[in-house]
Amino acid sequence: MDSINIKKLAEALKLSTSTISRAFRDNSDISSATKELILAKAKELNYQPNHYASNLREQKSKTIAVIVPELANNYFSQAIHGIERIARENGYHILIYVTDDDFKKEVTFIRHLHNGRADGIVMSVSGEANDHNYLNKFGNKRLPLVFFDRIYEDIETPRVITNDYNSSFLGTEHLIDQGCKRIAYMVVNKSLSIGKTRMQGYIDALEKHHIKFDESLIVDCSNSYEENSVIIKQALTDLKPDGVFTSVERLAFATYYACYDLKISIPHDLKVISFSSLEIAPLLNPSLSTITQPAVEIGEQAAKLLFIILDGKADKNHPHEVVLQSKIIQRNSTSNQPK
Amino acid sequence: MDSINIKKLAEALKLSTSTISRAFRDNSDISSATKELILAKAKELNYQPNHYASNLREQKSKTIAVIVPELANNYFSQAIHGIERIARENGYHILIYVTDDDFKKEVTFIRHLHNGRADGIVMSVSGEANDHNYLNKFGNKRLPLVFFDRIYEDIETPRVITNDYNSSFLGTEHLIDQGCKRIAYMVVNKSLSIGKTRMQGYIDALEKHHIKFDESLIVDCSNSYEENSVIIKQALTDLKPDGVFTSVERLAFATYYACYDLKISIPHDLKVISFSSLEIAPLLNPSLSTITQPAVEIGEQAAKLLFIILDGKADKNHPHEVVLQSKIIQRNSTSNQPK
DNA sequence: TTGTACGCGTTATCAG
DNA sequence: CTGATAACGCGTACAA
Repeated sequence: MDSINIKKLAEALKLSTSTISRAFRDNSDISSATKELILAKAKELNYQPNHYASNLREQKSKTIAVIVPELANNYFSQAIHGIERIARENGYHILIYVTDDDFKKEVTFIRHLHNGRADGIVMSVSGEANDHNYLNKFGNKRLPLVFFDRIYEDIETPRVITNDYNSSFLGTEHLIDQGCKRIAYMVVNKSLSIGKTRMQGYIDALEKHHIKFDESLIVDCSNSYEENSVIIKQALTDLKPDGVFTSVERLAFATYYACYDLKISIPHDLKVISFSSLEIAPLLNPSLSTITQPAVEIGEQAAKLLFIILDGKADKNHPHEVVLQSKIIQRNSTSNQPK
Repeated sequence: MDSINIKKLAEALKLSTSTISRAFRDNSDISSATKELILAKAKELNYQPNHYASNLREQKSKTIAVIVPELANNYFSQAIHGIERIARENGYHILIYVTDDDFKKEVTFIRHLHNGRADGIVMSVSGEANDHNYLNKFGNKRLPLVFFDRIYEDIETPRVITNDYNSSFLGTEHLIDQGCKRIAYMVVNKSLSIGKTRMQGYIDALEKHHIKFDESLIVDCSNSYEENSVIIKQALTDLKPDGVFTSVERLAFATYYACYDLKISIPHDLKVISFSSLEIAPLLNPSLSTITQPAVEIGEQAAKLLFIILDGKADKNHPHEVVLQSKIIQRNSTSNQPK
C-alpha cells in the first residue's frame, strides 16, 4: 500500500492524527516546533489532507461552479478568467459547465450541483423562454447563485449586468447620427432578458429620432452558423437596411460574411455596430464599431458577489445588483467618411 | 434541520440506508419496486447522494482538472470545449486552472490536485524553460496526466499534438513561394518545446530553398501586450523583413497593429502567416493566412486519452502519442496579387 | 431482497 | 500543547 494519509503520517512521527491535522489548520493551538516538524515530514512523504474527507467533515467544497452558454465567445472566456482569478484569491476552485444554450443542460447541471459538489454558482443563463421556476424548487437549500450578463429577471438573486439599455440606445443613436434610416436589429433570442433590454434601447432611440419602428427589421437569428448565414443574407436582401445593430458579436461576424458574399460594402452601403468584447475588433475589415462590456470585470464582480454570500455577509435571497458600464467604441464599420 | 441525507430518507421510507444507497447504484440487487419508490421519494425530498461522501468512500472524484496557460486565446477555449464535452459524456466534471504562463502556478496547481480533488489532469504546459522534474516527484502516486499542444518532452505521459514541424515547414515554404526573402519568425518563448519544433520547420524550409538562416530574424517576444508592441515595431523597423511567421496568433495581431502604426502594408510590403485557431481570420484586414489546429478535436482526443487511462485500459506511464493534422489556409495576408 | 455495522480520511470537542 | 474519540454521509461485506 503506497497511499499516504493522516494516520500513516502520524505513525511515522509518533504523533496523533489530531496533532497532524492541527499542523495544517491555522487556527488551532500547536507548538511551532512540532508544526514545522510535521510539515517537513508531510512534504517528504507527499502528504496533503484529503480534500474529500476534509470537505465531508466541513460540509463545504471550496469550489464554485461556473455555468455559461458557450465558450467560443470572447466575452465568456474573459469573464471566466475574471471569476477564476477571484476564486483563486479566495482559495476556491472553479468547475466549468457549458450549456451550449441548451436549457435542459442548464437544469441538469444546477440540479446536479446540489449534491455538495459546489458551494455556489455563477451563471449566465440559457433559457429565458423556459420555466425558471426550477430554481425555486430547492427551497432554502438552493445554493448561493449569482447571475451575470444573461439573467432571469423573475429569480431573486444577486446579479452583475451592464447598462444594456443605455448602450443600445446610444449605439442606435450613433447609427442614426451616421445617417442610417433603416436600422435592422439582429438578435439571437428575442425573449432573452438581455435581448429584450437591448432591443428596447434600440426602439426608444428610433422613437427619439422620429424613425418609425418597423418590426420586420428585427431579425431573429438562431445558434446555428449555417442558419444564420441564410437568415442574414435574406434579411439584407429583402429589407435593404442601411444600418445593422447586432446584439452579440457572432451575428456581426455573420453579417460581415454575408456582406462579402453579397458584395455589400461596409460602411458605405451598410453600417454595422455590435455588442462585442473582441479584442481585435480594430483589425477587422473594416474595423468593427463595438459596444464593449468589461468582461473580465464582470466576472470578477460576479465572483466577489458570490463570496460576499459565502462569507455570510449577506443573505442569499437579498437581491443585489451591480451595474457596470459598457463603452461604445466607434470604428470604421460605422464611419460615414469616404475611405 | 433542513438538510436531507441518506438516513433521513431511509427514515421517511422506513427502509435502511443501504437500501437507499442501492437504489442509486446500478450494480446492486434491489427490487425495481422499492427502487422506484425510493427514487420517487428522493426526487420529492430533493435528495442526492452527497458527492464528497461518495467519493471519500470510493476514492475517486469523477473530476478531471484542465490546466491551460491562458483563456484569452481561441485555441484554448475551443480545446476546453472539446474536453468538457468528452468529460460530460463520461459523467465527469472539469475543473479549470489558468496559469497565465506562470510556471510557479502550474506547479502549485498540480501539487494541490494530488489531494484527491481530481482523478486526472489534462494540461498544456507553461514552463518548458524550467525544471519539470517536479512531475516525477510524486512517484507512482502521480495522477494520470495527458499533455496537449504544449508538452514537456522529457516527461513520459500521453500527449496530443499536431504536426507542428511539418506545418511550419509548409508555412515557411508558402511565404517563400509568395516571394519572401527575409522571413522573420516571431516566437513567445524559444525554449518551449512547441516553439522549438515550430522553429525547426521554419529553419529547414529556409535551408531547402537556399535562404541563409539569420538568427537575428528570430524575434523573441514576451507575454505582455505592451512589450510585444515595442519589440515588434523595433523588429520590423530594424530587420525590414518581407515576411513574418508568428508562432501564436497573439503575435500576428500585434504585428498587424504594428504595421498599421508603421504604415507597412500587408501583404504588399510584408506577408504574414500565423498559427491560429481564430474562426474569424477571414474577416481581418487583410484576411489572415493561418495554420489552423483542430482545437476542439485536440481537446477531445486528450480527454479520451485520459479516460483510457482512468478506465484502466492503459498503463499511465505508457507513452501514447496522438498527432493531429493542422491545415494551412492561405488568405490575403500572404497574397502576392495586387489587391 | 433487505438490514447491520464498519470504514473511507478528516476535524472538532473534550480531557489531560 | 497534545491525544482520544465521535461524527461527517455514504457504500459494501456480511448476515438475515
